[in-house]
Amino acid sequence: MFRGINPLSLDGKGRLAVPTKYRQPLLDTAGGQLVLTIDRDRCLLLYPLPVWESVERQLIQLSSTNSRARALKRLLLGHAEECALDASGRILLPAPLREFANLEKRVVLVGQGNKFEIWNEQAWNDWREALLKGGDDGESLPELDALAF
Amino acid sequence: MFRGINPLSLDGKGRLAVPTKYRQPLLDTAGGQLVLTIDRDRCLLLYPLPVWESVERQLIQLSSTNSRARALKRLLLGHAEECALDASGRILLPAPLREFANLEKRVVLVGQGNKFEIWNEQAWNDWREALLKGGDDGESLPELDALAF
DNA sequence: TAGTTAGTGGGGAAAAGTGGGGAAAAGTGG
DNA sequence: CCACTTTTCCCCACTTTTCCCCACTAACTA
Repeated sequence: MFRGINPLSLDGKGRLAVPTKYRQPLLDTAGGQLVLTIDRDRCLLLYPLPVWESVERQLIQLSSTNSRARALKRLLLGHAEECALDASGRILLPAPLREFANLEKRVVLVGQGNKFEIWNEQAWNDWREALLKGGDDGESLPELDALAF
Repeated sequence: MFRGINPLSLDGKGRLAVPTKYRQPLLDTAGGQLVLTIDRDRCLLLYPLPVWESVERQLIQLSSTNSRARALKRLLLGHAEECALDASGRILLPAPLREFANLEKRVVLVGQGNKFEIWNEQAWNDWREALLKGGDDGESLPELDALAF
């Protein structure tokens, strides 16, 4: 299960060095095969290939007449790129995806259970501050209000 | 069950020495494996690994399309770092988490039942004073009004 | 008062993150 | 189809962080 926040630098060639603690799990579960795609919040999502494949199956089954479903499919499926850990544990982020998420030098890799998110460091901090200041402003969700942790 | 308030110092490398009274319980229940994450009130939460894992299971099941649920997952899961008691009973607080909670030298470790909270000492005192002065200003909750203690 | 235990501080080896040279592969244009 | 440019990837070197270990001081106990 992937967790935690990792501040990292992209090198001049747009590569991201995956922190060592995640490498072995990624090799074990996916042979180092990964899939990158985009998220609505202008970050990238990084899945181990087998996990992505199950997400993909769900997406494909979504309605083709509902416009929100079509939009979601275009975003996720349409931007998905396969990539692999190289010999030194890095992945090359394709230029179009890098541009989409405004990734230049400082980025954060955020563990989210079965996947990672990759954010521009500044954008991540801004998002977090806005959330903490702004308080509750999303849709309601009953399970959320019942949560104790 | 963890209780009580413990004023402590971080050393120059950002390490926190867990008070001796908690060490054996932590070794017994979690093999010294702990998880640190952040809280909305700008403090850190420290869980024994097994306790955290049950929190995590709840989080993972939350919707990925609901924005409040995504936000909560990002905060809690996204900042969760596994760490272990070292040979001298200390844990290293990762720099990003230290920055988030403004932890430099003086901190307090507060027992909260199944977990701990770690506060900047000043922030803790201020928060408590503000609460005592300010009175009631949070959301309502039926169970709360029925509480006898 | 002496001995023991807890909290604090820091040196130094090992590991992880960062940066870039250069060969191989892929893409582009004539 | 070939030549040229760009991108990808392997490798090595440098810097920073992490972690193991030991030492010092303050407090409590006997």
